[in-house]
Amino acid sequence: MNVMQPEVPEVVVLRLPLYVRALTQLEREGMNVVSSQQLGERLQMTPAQIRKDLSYFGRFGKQGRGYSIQFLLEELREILGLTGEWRACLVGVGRLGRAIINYTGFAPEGFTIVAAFDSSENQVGTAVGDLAVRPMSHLPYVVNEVGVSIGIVAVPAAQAQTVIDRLVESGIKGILNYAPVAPYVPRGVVVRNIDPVLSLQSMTFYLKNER
Amino acid sequence: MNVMQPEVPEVVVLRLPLYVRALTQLEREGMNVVSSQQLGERLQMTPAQIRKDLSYFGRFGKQGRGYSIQFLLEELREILGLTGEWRACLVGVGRLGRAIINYTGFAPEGFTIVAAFDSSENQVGTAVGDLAVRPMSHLPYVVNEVGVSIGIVAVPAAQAQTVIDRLVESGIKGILNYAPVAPYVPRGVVVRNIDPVLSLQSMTFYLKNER
DNA sequence: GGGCAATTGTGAACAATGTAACACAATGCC
DNA sequence: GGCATTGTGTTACATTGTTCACAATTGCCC
Repeated sequence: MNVMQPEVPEVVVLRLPLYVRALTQLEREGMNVVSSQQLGERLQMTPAQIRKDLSYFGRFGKQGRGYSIQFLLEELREILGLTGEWRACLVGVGRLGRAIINYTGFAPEGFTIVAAFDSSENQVGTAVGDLAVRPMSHLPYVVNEVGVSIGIVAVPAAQAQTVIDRLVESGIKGILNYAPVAPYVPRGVVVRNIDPVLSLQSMTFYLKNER
Repeated sequence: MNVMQPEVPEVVVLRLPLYVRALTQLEREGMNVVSSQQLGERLQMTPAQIRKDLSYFGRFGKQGRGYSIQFLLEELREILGLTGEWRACLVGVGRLGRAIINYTGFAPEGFTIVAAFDSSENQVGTAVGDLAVRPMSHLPYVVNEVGVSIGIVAVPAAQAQTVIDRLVESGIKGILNYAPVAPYVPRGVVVRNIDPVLSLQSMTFYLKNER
Protein backbone atom coordinates (compact mmCIF):
# COMPACT_ATOMS: atom_id res chain seq x y z
CA MET A 1 0.00 0.00 0.00
CA ASN A 2 2.12 2.93 1.16
CA VAL A 3 5.34 1.12 0.47
CA MET A 4 7.16 4.06 -1.00
CA GLN A 5 6.16 6.34 1.88
CA PRO A 6 9.40 6.52 3.88
CA GLU A 7 7.38 6.77 7.05
CA VAL A 8 6.74 10.43 7.68
CA PRO A 9 6.07 11.07 11.38
CA GLU A 10 2.47 11.96 12.06
CA VAL A 11 3.43 15.15 13.90
CA VAL A 12 4.99 16.35 10.67
CA VAL A 13 1.81 15.68 8.71
CA LEU A 14 -0.14 17.58 11.35
CA ARG A 15 2.05 20.62 10.78
CA LEU A 16 1.86 20.69 6.99
CA PRO A 17 -1.60 22.29 6.93
CA LEU A 18 -0.19 25.04 9.13
CA TYR A 19 2.39 25.75 6.47
CA VAL A 20 -0.24 25.72 3.75
CA ARG A 21 -2.29 28.26 5.63
CA ALA A 22 0.62 30.58 6.39
CA LEU A 23 1.86 30.40 2.81
CA THR A 24 -1.59 31.12 1.44
CA GLN A 25 -1.72 34.20 3.60
CA LEU A 26 1.74 35.33 2.48
CA GLU A 27 0.73 34.80 -1.13
CA ARG A 28 -2.31 37.00 -0.64
CA GLU A 29 -0.04 39.62 0.87
CA GLY A 30 1.80 39.71 -2.43
CA MET A 31 5.02 37.97 -1.43
CA ASN A 32 6.77 35.62 -3.82
CA VAL A 33 9.56 34.13 -1.77
CA VAL A 34 9.86 33.28 1.89
CA SER A 35 12.71 31.95 4.03
CA SER A 36 12.29 29.31 6.71
CA GLN A 37 13.30 32.06 9.12
CA GLN A 38 10.39 34.32 8.15
CA LEU A 39 7.92 31.48 8.07
CA GLY A 40 9.12 30.37 11.47
CA GLU A 41 8.46 33.80 12.93
CA ARG A 42 4.90 33.73 11.67
CA LEU A 43 4.22 30.31 13.08
CA GLN A 44 6.21 30.64 16.27
CA MET A 45 8.52 27.79 15.48
CA THR A 46 12.18 27.33 14.66
CA PRO A 47 13.36 27.56 11.05
CA ALA A 48 15.20 24.27 11.52
CA GLN A 49 12.00 22.42 12.19
CA ILE A 50 10.32 23.80 9.08
CA ARG A 51 13.26 22.85 6.88
CA LYS A 52 13.41 19.39 8.39
CA ASP A 53 9.70 18.82 7.96
CA LEU A 54 9.81 19.84 4.33
CA SER A 55 12.88 17.73 3.64
CA TYR A 56 10.83 14.60 4.28
CA PHE A 57 9.10 15.25 0.99
CA GLY A 58 11.73 16.73 -1.27
CA ARG A 59 13.86 19.75 -1.93
CA PHE A 60 11.68 22.75 -2.45
CA GLY A 61 13.88 25.70 -1.56
CA LYS A 62 16.72 27.52 -3.25
CA GLN A 63 19.83 28.13 -1.20
CA GLY A 64 20.47 31.78 -0.67
CA ARG A 65 16.91 32.70 -1.65
CA GLY A 66 14.34 30.73 0.25
CA TYR A 67 11.16 29.08 -0.95
CA SER A 68 9.01 30.12 -3.87
CA ILE A 69 5.69 30.54 -2.15
CA GLN A 70 3.64 29.58 -5.16
CA PHE A 71 5.72 26.48 -5.87
CA LEU A 72 5.85 25.30 -2.26
CA LEU A 73 2.11 25.76 -1.94
CA GLU A 74 1.47 23.64 -5.00
CA GLU A 75 3.77 20.93 -3.70
CA LEU A 76 2.26 20.90 -0.22
CA ARG A 77 -1.28 20.83 -1.60
CA GLU A 78 -0.27 17.88 -3.74
CA ILE A 79 1.35 16.09 -0.79
CA LEU A 80 -1.68 16.59 1.43
CA GLY A 81 -4.12 15.66 -1.32
CA LEU A 82 -5.76 19.07 -1.31
CA THR A 83 -5.91 19.49 -5.06
CA GLY A 84 -9.35 18.09 -5.75
CA GLU A 85 -12.60 18.32 -3.86
CA TRP A 86 -13.40 16.09 -0.91
CA ARG A 87 -16.98 15.00 -0.33
CA ALA A 88 -18.19 14.44 3.20
CA CYS A 89 -21.43 13.33 4.75
CA LEU A 90 -22.71 14.35 8.14
CA VAL A 91 -24.55 12.20 10.66
CA GLY A 92 -26.70 13.86 13.29
CA VAL A 93 -28.59 17.03 12.47
CA GLY A 94 -29.14 18.30 15.98
CA ARG A 95 -27.98 21.74 17.00
CA LEU A 96 -24.34 20.86 16.50
CA GLY A 97 -24.88 19.12 13.18
CA ARG A 98 -26.84 22.06 11.81
CA ALA A 99 -24.10 24.44 12.86
CA ILE A 100 -21.53 22.30 11.07
CA ILE A 101 -23.56 22.20 7.87
CA ASN A 102 -23.90 25.95 7.94
CA TYR A 103 -20.23 26.51 8.73
CA THR A 104 -18.73 28.44 5.85
CA GLY A 105 -15.12 27.49 6.53
CA PHE A 106 -15.13 24.10 4.79
CA ALA A 107 -16.11 24.92 1.23
CA PRO A 108 -13.28 27.38 0.45
CA GLU A 109 -10.80 24.66 1.41
CA GLY A 110 -12.36 22.08 -0.88
CA PHE A 111 -14.47 20.14 1.62
CA THR A 112 -18.13 19.80 0.71
CA ILE A 113 -20.85 18.23 2.80
CA VAL A 114 -22.99 16.46 0.22
CA ALA A 115 -25.41 14.53 2.43
CA ALA A 116 -26.91 14.57 5.91
CA PHE A 117 -28.26 11.63 7.88
CA ASP A 118 -30.17 11.19 11.10
CA SER A 119 -31.62 8.18 12.87
CA SER A 120 -34.62 10.10 14.16
CA GLU A 121 -37.83 9.71 12.16
CA ASN A 122 -38.73 13.31 12.97
CA GLN A 123 -35.61 14.65 11.33
CA VAL A 124 -35.66 12.53 8.20
CA GLY A 125 -37.12 14.43 5.29
CA THR A 126 -36.60 17.86 6.79
CA ALA A 127 -34.13 20.24 5.20
CA VAL A 128 -30.96 21.64 6.71
CA GLY A 129 -29.37 24.34 4.63
CA ASP A 130 -29.94 22.96 1.15
CA LEU A 131 -29.57 19.33 2.18
CA ALA A 132 -32.42 16.92 2.73
CA VAL A 133 -31.97 14.79 5.85
CA ARG A 134 -31.87 11.09 4.95
CA PRO A 135 -32.39 7.95 6.98
CA MET A 136 -29.34 6.00 8.07
CA SER A 137 -30.36 3.14 5.79
CA HIS A 138 -29.35 5.22 2.78
CA LEU A 139 -25.80 5.54 4.06
CA PRO A 140 -24.05 2.72 2.13
CA TYR A 141 -25.75 3.68 -1.11
CA VAL A 142 -24.86 7.36 -0.87
CA VAL A 143 -21.29 6.71 0.18
CA ASN A 144 -20.66 4.46 -2.79
CA GLU A 145 -22.71 6.15 -5.49
CA VAL A 146 -21.86 9.74 -4.67
CA GLY A 147 -18.28 8.95 -3.71
CA VAL A 148 -18.12 10.17 -0.15
CA SER A 149 -14.76 9.70 1.59
CA ILE A 150 -15.28 11.51 4.88
CA GLY A 151 -17.88 11.10 7.59
CA ILE A 152 -18.62 13.85 10.09
CA VAL A 153 -20.11 12.61 13.34
CA ALA A 154 -22.32 14.99 15.33
CA VAL A 155 -24.45 12.66 17.41
CA PRO A 156 -24.65 12.25 21.20
CA ALA A 157 -21.84 10.33 22.87
CA ALA A 158 -24.00 7.27 23.46
CA GLN A 159 -24.62 6.73 19.74
CA ALA A 160 -21.23 7.76 18.42
CA GLN A 161 -19.56 4.36 18.33
CA THR A 162 -22.51 2.74 16.57
CA VAL A 163 -22.64 5.50 13.99
CA ILE A 164 -18.91 5.27 13.41
CA ASP A 165 -19.17 1.51 12.94
CA ARG A 166 -21.79 2.03 10.27
CA LEU A 167 -19.75 4.69 8.53
CA VAL A 168 -16.77 2.35 8.44
CA GLU A 169 -18.90 -0.53 7.14
CA SER A 170 -20.10 1.71 4.35
CA GLY A 171 -16.55 2.26 3.24
CA ILE A 172 -15.76 5.62 4.82
CA LYS A 173 -12.03 5.98 5.41
CA GLY A 174 -11.85 9.26 7.32
CA ILE A 175 -13.93 10.41 10.26
CA LEU A 176 -14.22 13.84 11.81
CA ASN A 177 -15.71 13.14 15.20
CA TYR A 178 -17.43 15.85 17.23
CA ALA A 179 -18.83 13.45 19.82
CA PRO A 180 -17.08 13.38 23.20
CA VAL A 181 -15.80 9.82 22.93
CA ALA A 182 -12.55 8.13 21.91
CA PRO A 183 -13.91 5.89 19.19
CA TYR A 184 -12.51 2.58 18.07
CA VAL A 185 -11.87 2.15 14.36
CA PRO A 186 -10.06 -0.56 12.43
CA ARG A 187 -6.62 0.06 11.00
CA GLY A 188 -6.73 2.07 7.82
CA VAL A 189 -9.43 4.44 9.01
CA VAL A 190 -8.30 7.89 10.11
CA VAL A 191 -10.09 9.67 12.93
CA ARG A 192 -9.78 13.28 14.02
CA ASN A 193 -11.57 14.34 17.16
CA ILE A 194 -12.92 17.82 17.74
CA ASP A 195 -13.53 18.20 21.42
CA PRO A 196 -13.54 21.64 22.98
CA VAL A 197 -14.29 20.26 26.43
CA LEU A 198 -11.08 18.21 26.45
CA SER A 199 -9.21 21.31 25.36
CA LEU A 200 -10.65 23.31 28.22
CA GLN A 201 -10.00 20.58 30.74
CA SER A 202 -6.33 20.43 29.91
CA MET A 203 -6.15 24.22 29.89
CA THR A 204 -7.38 24.54 33.44
CA PHE A 205 -4.40 22.55 34.67
CA TYR A 206 -2.26 25.57 33.87
CA LEU A 207 -4.84 28.11 35.02
CA LYS A 208 -5.80 26.66 38.36
CA ASN A 209 -3.04 28.39 40.33
CA GLU A 210 -4.27 31.83 39.47
CA ARG A 211 -7.99 31.48 39.53
CA MET B 1 4.39 29.62 41.84
CA ASN B 2 4.55 26.08 40.45
CA VAL B 3 7.87 25.40 42.12
CA MET B 4 6.91 22.01 43.40
CA GLN B 5 5.59 20.94 40.00
CA PRO B 6 8.37 18.62 38.77
CA GLU B 7 7.72 19.62 35.20
CA VAL B 8 4.96 17.43 33.93
CA PRO B 9 5.15 16.96 30.14
CA GLU B 10 2.35 18.71 28.30
CA VAL B 11 1.34 15.53 26.46
CA VAL B 12 0.61 13.99 29.82
CA VAL B 13 -1.63 16.89 30.80
CA LEU B 14 -3.44 16.52 27.50
CA ARG B 15 -4.21 12.90 28.30
CA LEU B 16 -5.52 13.42 31.82
CA PRO B 17 -8.95 14.64 30.66
CA LEU B 18 -9.23 11.44 28.65
CA TYR B 19 -8.77 9.46 31.84
CA VAL B 20 -11.31 11.59 33.64
CA ARG B 21 -13.86 10.95 30.93
CA ALA B 22 -13.26 7.20 30.78
CA LEU B 23 -13.36 6.90 34.56
CA THR B 24 -16.58 8.89 34.75
CA GLN B 25 -18.13 6.51 32.29
CA LEU B 26 -16.89 3.47 34.21
CA GLU B 27 -18.29 4.95 37.41
CA ARG B 28 -21.68 5.39 35.76
CA GLU B 29 -21.49 1.76 34.67
CA GLY B 30 -21.30 0.83 38.33
CA MET B 31 -17.65 -0.21 38.54
CA ASN B 32 -15.61 0.58 41.62
CA VAL B 33 -12.11 -0.49 40.69
CA VAL B 34 -10.21 -0.50 37.42
CA SER B 35 -6.76 -1.69 36.41
CA SER B 36 -4.46 0.15 34.06
CA GLN B 37 -4.95 -2.81 31.73
CA GLN B 38 -8.71 -2.36 31.53
CA LEU B 39 -8.48 1.40 31.23
CA GLY B 40 -5.93 0.99 28.50
CA GLU B 41 -8.27 -1.23 26.48
CA ARG B 42 -10.99 1.42 26.63
CA LEU B 43 -8.69 4.18 25.53
CA GLN B 44 -6.62 2.22 23.05
CA MET B 45 -3.35 2.80 24.84
CA THR B 46 -0.82 0.78 26.77
CA PRO B 47 -1.28 0.19 30.50
CA ALA B 48 2.33 1.26 31.05
CA GLN B 49 1.64 4.70 29.69
CA ILE B 50 -1.33 5.20 31.94
CA ARG B 51 0.63 4.15 35.01
CA LYS B 52 3.54 6.36 34.06
CA ASP B 53 1.29 9.35 33.44
CA LEU B 54 -0.39 8.96 36.80
CA SER B 55 2.92 8.47 38.57
CA TYR B 56 3.85 12.06 37.76
CA PHE B 57 1.28 13.15 40.30
CA GLY B 58 1.36 10.54 43.01
CA ARG B 59 0.54 6.97 43.85
CA PHE B 60 -3.13 6.38 43.40
CA GLY B 61 -3.39 2.65 42.82
CA LYS B 62 -3.22 -0.43 44.97
CA GLN B 63 -0.91 -3.19 43.85
CA GLY B 64 -2.73 -6.35 43.03
CA ARG B 65 -6.07 -4.52 42.75
CA GLY B 66 -5.93 -1.47 40.53
CA TYR B 67 -7.33 2.00 41.01
CA SER B 68 -10.37 3.03 43.01
CA ILE B 69 -12.37 4.80 40.36
CA GLN B 70 -13.97 7.24 42.72
CA PHE B 71 -10.70 8.15 44.41
CA LEU B 72 -8.74 8.48 41.18
CA LEU B 73 -11.46 10.66 39.72
CA GLU B 74 -11.35 13.00 42.70
CA GLU B 75 -7.59 13.24 42.47
CA LEU B 76 -7.53 13.87 38.74
CA ARG B 77 -10.26 16.50 39.00
CA GLU B 78 -8.23 18.19 41.69
CA ILE B 79 -5.05 18.04 39.62
CA LEU B 80 -6.75 19.47 36.55
CA GLY B 81 -8.57 22.14 38.54
CA LEU B 82 -11.98 20.80 37.62
CA THR B 83 -13.49 21.04 41.08
CA GLY B 84 -15.05 24.47 40.87
CA GLU B 85 -16.79 26.31 38.08
CA TRP B 86 -14.94 28.12 35.33
CA ARG B 87 -16.41 31.26 33.84
CA ALA B 88 -15.78 32.08 30.21
CA CYS B 89 -16.71 34.91 27.91
CA LEU B 90 -17.26 34.64 24.20
CA VAL B 91 -16.25 37.14 21.53
CA GLY B 92 -18.04 37.10 18.19
CA VAL B 93 -21.70 36.21 18.02
CA GLY B 94 -21.90 35.25 14.37
CA ARG B 95 -23.17 31.84 13.34
CA LEU B 96 -20.29 30.05 14.99
CA GLY B 97 -20.46 32.09 18.20
CA ARG B 98 -24.17 31.46 18.53
CA ALA B 99 -23.67 27.76 18.08
CA ILE B 100 -21.03 27.77 20.81
CA ILE B 101 -23.27 29.62 23.23
CA ASN B 102 -26.05 27.14 22.60
CA TYR B 103 -23.73 24.14 22.89
CA THR B 104 -24.91 22.07 25.83
CA GLY B 105 -21.66 20.20 26.38
CA PHE B 106 -19.86 22.84 28.43
CA ALA B 107 -22.15 23.35 31.43
CA PRO B 108 -22.16 19.76 32.70
CA GLU B 109 -18.38 19.89 32.86
CA GLY B 110 -18.33 23.10 34.87
CA PHE B 111 -17.67 25.63 32.13
CA THR B 112 -20.15 28.49 31.94
CA ILE B 113 -20.26 31.23 29.34
CA VAL B 114 -21.25 34.29 31.34
CA ALA B 115 -20.87 37.06 28.77
CA ALA B 116 -20.87 37.63 25.02
CA PHE B 117 -19.15 40.43 23.12
CA ASP B 118 -19.16 41.66 19.56
CA SER B 119 -17.55 44.58 17.83
CA SER B 120 -20.46 45.10 15.46
CA GLU B 121 -22.93 47.85 16.43
CA ASN B 122 -25.74 45.77 14.97
CA GLN B 123 -25.08 42.87 17.28
CA VAL B 124 -24.59 44.82 20.50
CA GLY B 125 -27.74 44.80 22.57
CA THR B 126 -29.29 41.79 20.89
CA ALA B 127 -29.76 38.59 22.85
CA VAL B 128 -28.16 35.22 22.18
CA GLY B 129 -29.59 32.46 24.31
CA ASP B 130 -30.04 34.25 27.60
CA LEU B 131 -27.00 36.48 27.19
CA ALA B 132 -27.08 40.10 26.10
CA VAL B 133 -24.40 40.95 23.55
CA ARG B 134 -22.07 43.65 24.88
CA PRO B 135 -19.66 46.02 23.20
CA MET B 136 -15.95 45.19 23.32
CA SER B 137 -15.37 48.24 25.51
CA HIS B 138 -17.03 46.41 28.41
CA LEU B 139 -14.49 43.60 28.23
CA PRO B 140 -11.99 44.65 30.91
CA TYR B 141 -14.74 45.51 33.36
CA VAL B 142 -16.58 42.24 32.94
CA VAL B 143 -13.45 40.13 33.10
CA ASN B 144 -12.38 41.68 36.36
CA GLU B 145 -15.69 42.19 38.12
CA VAL B 146 -17.35 38.93 37.15
CA GLY B 147 -14.15 36.93 37.41
CA VAL B 148 -13.82 35.51 33.92
CA SER B 149 -10.75 33.35 33.34
CA ILE B 150 -11.34 31.99 29.86
CA GLY B 151 -11.98 33.74 26.56
CA ILE B 152 -13.60 31.96 23.64
CA VAL B 153 -12.78 33.47 20.27
CA ALA B 154 -15.28 33.03 17.44
CA VAL B 155 -14.47 35.92 15.12
CA PRO B 156 -13.22 35.88 11.52
CA ALA B 157 -9.54 35.13 11.02
CA ALA B 158 -8.71 38.74 10.18
CA GLN B 159 -9.85 40.00 13.58
CA ALA B 160 -8.70 37.11 15.71
CA GLN B 161 -5.28 38.41 16.73
CA THR B 162 -6.67 41.81 17.71
CA VAL B 163 -9.42 40.25 19.77
CA ILE B 164 -6.94 37.93 21.46
CA ASP B 165 -4.68 40.85 22.31
CA ARG B 166 -7.58 42.61 23.98
CA LEU B 167 -8.56 39.52 25.92
CA VAL B 168 -5.01 39.17 27.17
CA GLU B 169 -4.84 42.86 28.11
CA SER B 170 -8.01 42.41 30.12
CA GLY B 171 -6.35 39.71 32.17
CA ILE B 172 -7.66 36.56 30.49
CA LYS B 173 -5.25 33.68 31.00
CA GLY B 174 -6.79 30.98 28.84
CA ILE B 175 -8.08 31.20 25.30
CA LEU B 176 -10.16 28.75 23.33
CA ASN B 177 -9.65 29.84 19.75
CA TYR B 178 -12.06 28.82 16.99
CA ALA B 179 -10.56 31.20 14.42
CA PRO B 180 -8.36 29.64 11.75
CA VAL B 181 -5.15 31.35 12.83
CA ALA B 182 -2.13 30.47 14.97
CA PRO B 183 -2.31 33.34 17.42
CA TYR B 184 0.55 34.91 19.30
CA VAL B 185 0.16 35.22 23.05
CA PRO B 186 2.63 36.19 25.77
CA ARG B 187 4.07 33.55 28.06
CA GLY B 188 1.68 32.57 30.80
CA VAL B 189 -1.39 32.57 28.57
CA VAL B 190 -2.66 29.20 27.44
CA VAL B 191 -4.23 28.78 24.01
CA ARG B 192 -6.16 25.84 22.64
CA ASN B 193 -7.14 25.91 18.99
CA ILE B 194 -10.25 24.26 17.63
CA ASP B 195 -9.80 23.97 13.91
CA PRO B 196 -11.72 21.31 12.00
CA VAL B 197 -10.25 22.39 8.67
CA LEU B 198 -6.70 21.67 9.86
CA SER B 199 -7.90 18.30 11.09
CA LEU B 200 -9.38 17.49 7.70
CA GLN B 201 -6.33 18.71 5.84
CA SER B 202 -4.02 16.41 7.77
CA MET B 203 -6.48 13.55 7.37
CA THR B 204 -6.48 13.74 3.59
CA PHE B 205 -2.77 12.99 3.55
CA TYR B 206 -3.63 9.46 4.58
CA LEU B 207 -6.75 9.23 2.42
CA LYS B 208 -5.41 10.52 -0.85
CA ASN B 209 -4.14 7.15 -2.09
CA GLU B 210 -7.57 5.61 -2.06
CA ARG B 211 -9.81 8.38 -3.22
C1' DG C 1 -2.45 -17.04 58.54
C1' DG C 2 0.53 -18.25 54.63
C1' DG C 3 0.82 -18.95 49.71
C1' DC C 4 -0.75 -17.19 45.25
C1' DA C 5 -2.35 -14.42 41.55
C1' DA C 6 -2.80 -9.84 40.27
C1' DT C 7 -1.23 -5.31 39.41
C1' DT C 8 1.16 -1.24 40.77
C1' DG C 9 5.18 2.19 40.48
C1' DT C 10 9.50 3.04 38.53
C1' DG C 11 14.37 2.99 36.76
C1' DA C 12 16.45 1.78 32.66
C1' DA C 13 16.31 0.85 27.62
C1' DC C 14 14.62 2.40 23.60
C1' DA C 15 12.31 5.36 20.18
C1' DA C 16 10.82 9.63 18.47
C1' DT C 17 11.21 14.39 18.04
C1' DG C 18 13.42 18.80 18.16
C1' DT C 19 17.60 21.80 17.89
C1' DA C 20 22.03 23.18 16.48
C1' DA C 21 25.88 23.06 13.40
C1' DC C 22 27.76 23.38 9.09
C1' DA C 23 29.20 22.60 4.24
C1' DC C 24 27.98 24.53 0.23
C1' DA C 25 24.71 26.25 -3.70
C1' DA C 26 22.76 30.43 -5.42
C1' DT C 27 22.66 35.28 -5.68
C1' DG C 28 23.97 39.97 -6.31
C1' DC C 29 27.28 43.66 -5.65
C1' DC C 30 31.27 46.05 -7.01
C1' DG D 1 34.33 37.66 -12.56
C1' DG D 2 35.71 37.30 -7.75
C1' DC D 3 33.70 37.69 -3.15
C1' DA D 4 30.52 38.35 0.62
C1' DT D 5 25.99 37.05 1.98
C1' DT D 6 22.07 34.36 2.49
C1' DG D 7 19.63 30.41 3.57
C1' DT D 8 19.09 25.58 2.23
C1' DG D 9 19.54 20.41 3.15
C1' DT D 10 21.59 17.28 6.08
C1' DT D 11 24.05 15.23 9.63
C1' DA D 12 25.13 15.02 14.43
C1' DC D 13 23.54 15.91 19.00
C1' DA D 14 20.17 16.82 22.80
C1' DT D 15 15.89 16.40 24.59
C1' DT D 16 11.59 14.41 25.27
C1' DG D 17 8.38 10.67 25.30
C1' DT D 18 7.21 5.60 25.36
C1' DT D 19 7.77 0.92 26.47
C1' DC D 20 9.75 -2.74 29.12
C1' DA D 21 10.64 -5.51 32.97
C1' DC D 22 10.52 -6.53 37.53
C1' DA D 23 10.62 -5.90 42.70
C1' DA D 24 7.19 -4.67 45.94
C1' DT D 25 2.74 -4.89 47.65
C1' DT D 26 -1.97 -6.20 48.11
C1' DG D 27 -6.14 -8.98 48.84
C1' DC D 28 -8.14 -13.36 48.31
C1' DC D 29 -8.71 -18.07 49.20
C1' DC D 30 -8.23 -22.11 51.51
